[in-house]
Amino acid sequence: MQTIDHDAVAASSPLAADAETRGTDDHHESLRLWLRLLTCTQMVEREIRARLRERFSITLARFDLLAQLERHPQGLRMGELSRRMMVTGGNVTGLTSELVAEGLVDRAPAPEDRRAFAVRLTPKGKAAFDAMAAEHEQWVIGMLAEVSAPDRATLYQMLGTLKRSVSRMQEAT
Amino acid sequence: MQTIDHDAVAASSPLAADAETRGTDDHHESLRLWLRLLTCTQMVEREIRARLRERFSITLARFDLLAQLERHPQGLRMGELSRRMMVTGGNVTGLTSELVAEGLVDRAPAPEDRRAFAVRLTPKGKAAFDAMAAEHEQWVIGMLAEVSAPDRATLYQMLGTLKRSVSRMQEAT
DNA sequence: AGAAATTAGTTTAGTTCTAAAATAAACCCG
DNA sequence: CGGGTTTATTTTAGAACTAAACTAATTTCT
Repeated sequence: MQTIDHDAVAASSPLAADAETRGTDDHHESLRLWLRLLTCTQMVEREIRARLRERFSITLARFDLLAQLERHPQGLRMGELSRRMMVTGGNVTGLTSELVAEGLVDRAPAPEDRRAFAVRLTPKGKAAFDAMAAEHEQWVIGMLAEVSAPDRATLYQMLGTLKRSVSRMQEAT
Repeated sequence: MQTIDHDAVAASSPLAADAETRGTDDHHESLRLWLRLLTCTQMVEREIRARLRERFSITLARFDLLAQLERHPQGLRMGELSRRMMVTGGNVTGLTSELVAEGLVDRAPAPEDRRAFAVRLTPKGKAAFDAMAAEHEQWVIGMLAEVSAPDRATLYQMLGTLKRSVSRMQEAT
């Protein structure tokens, strides 16, 4: 796949930095950081998508859905899946139907709410996911291998701050 | 928009950590880091996409294409755009055609290679982009505001390492 | 209780992107 | 030179996602 990044928008100021724009100059820093973040994510995501497809003929979205269910053996509702996966409800409907058809998940009416469903992994789905997840984790470990363990910890922590920062701005809208 | 993340795959080990898996135990760390990276990027990307649409009726891909051209006033070829934007050539063809139709970019035959084109911003495109870029940058600054400047610098540097790490693994395939 | 509002999920129509095949020009090399 | 290969772009078919409208069940309010 491609490896050239596109840290380009950062150069897009109407004017070059001069004495007057000094104060806001470090702001390009935010832009560059965002573009680098985007590039990193796209690179990893693309690689994982490609490998999931060629190795297991599964899409990232379906894998993600299985991962959510693996973490919640008691079952999740469609809406919960939608929120956690950050995709629309319509998308979850489609993904779930396919996975049900393949026998990997099970969609049972929720006992307490006749509008809702409890979606769970079937034993077959659990087994399939476990096999995929093990390989998937090795891919990720490999891709991040050159980042030292302490740096990974630092990154994790700082991205946590970033996540909260974005959340707060969204609330403020 | 949604704010719940999906750091879920991290819990997907076939077996819980025990004495034997101790050595690889810290690996979940990589998985968690990747999922957090993905969540952060998706949150920012979604927000920017939504704002570009409602504020300027433009997609992120088109904005990105303009950004690439703004950085290269001498013009870029379609293939260059494809590589830098990390999208397929077919996509670039479509995006460029639309932007040409809107008068924002200009696609002229390359003098030295009759197969190729030099794509550039028109003055109108440059003006439109400058206006959008200024606002766009403020959005990004706002979203990252709660990350301190030193932390942003650290993140930038570490993500650079991460990028190289992923690149090297891709080559090794 | 019963109308209005909310919530859960599905459907529909349309957008955006990709992968792979097709086209066409340029390069390479015996 | 001329056949085979590579490179640049476009076309085609289709996958994956979204937004918005819809159906149906639940909750709320008076």
